[in-house]
Amino acid sequence: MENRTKIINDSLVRIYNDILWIEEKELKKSQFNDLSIKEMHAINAITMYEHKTVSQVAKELHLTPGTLTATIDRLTRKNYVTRIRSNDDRRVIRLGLTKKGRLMFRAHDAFHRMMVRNFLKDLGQDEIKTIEKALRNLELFLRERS
Amino acid sequence: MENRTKIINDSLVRIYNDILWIEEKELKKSQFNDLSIKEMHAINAITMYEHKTVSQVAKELHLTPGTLTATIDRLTRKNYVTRIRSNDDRRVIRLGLTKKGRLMFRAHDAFHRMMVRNFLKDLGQDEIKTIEKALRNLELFLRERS
DNA sequence: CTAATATAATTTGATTATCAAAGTATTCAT
DNA sequence: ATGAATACTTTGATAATCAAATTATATTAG
Repeated sequence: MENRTKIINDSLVRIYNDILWIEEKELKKSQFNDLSIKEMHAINAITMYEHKTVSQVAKELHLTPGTLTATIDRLTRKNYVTRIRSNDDRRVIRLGLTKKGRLMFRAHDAFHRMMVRNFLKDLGQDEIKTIEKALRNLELFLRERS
Repeated sequence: MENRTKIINDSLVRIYNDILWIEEKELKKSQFNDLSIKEMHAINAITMYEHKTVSQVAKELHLTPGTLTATIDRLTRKNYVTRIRSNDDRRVIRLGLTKKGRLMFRAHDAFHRMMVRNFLKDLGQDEIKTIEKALRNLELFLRERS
């Protein structure tokens, strides 16, 4: 049983290392090769139309606001992201994607969907329920430690 | 079904973001708080007694040798890692952990084991087989794209 | 057996990524 | 109205990263 734990752990670590790297490679080959992988993930956290605030996105990505400001500066310069000063509260910046940003978002999203479909390949309904249960377990464990 | 894909994808993305951050927090609270999370993962890729070469470890972590050299410099300075010049081939550096490095390795490994045990909590034998199948699916998908 | 070629690691120079702490503008609470 | 709180940006420092050049050693072709 401990042995099985180790095998599953090693598999998870490999998956963890490989995903970022493969995403990076696909990115470099694409029309969006002026972006780093971190910039891409910022775009994906910003999302298409939610107009989240800087603090919200920083929190989701576990970055300090200062770090995110720097990333947004670059993404604005490269024309993926726009800053929208809120009218309710003029301290707040809401974030939006440009047309180019939305294109990027959809491309990355498509990759993720494909990855998940492959993850679940050849699994039946009950088996998918098992996966969902395990993911809930893990999220609960992680939340306990937050 | 597409909706389910999205829910699972979002869960995976949250897990992905949270794991690094929680590992980082635990690290900061521990006796090894002079390490960054990347340095910790380098230590874990070096492993206890395999004496891997710089190129080998760089490849596993998908880093250029130059990047790893810089990390090893810091880890050597902080007394976690040792460089061992190979006698077979004097171009090669083999990497080892100091006593402190091995202590760190074991601590991180323990965290991972706990995480996996929680991931598999309350799952039966068949359910664990399902998880293993899904992870194999994912590794295969990732390997196809390497 | 040497000369060209290849390989392993390091160095260099540039850019991005990151944080903590200080600063600026705005809002909230009393 | 003013003192505290909040949202974001700036600043200064360091880590993380790469591509390309360099150094030292090995391998191979002639």
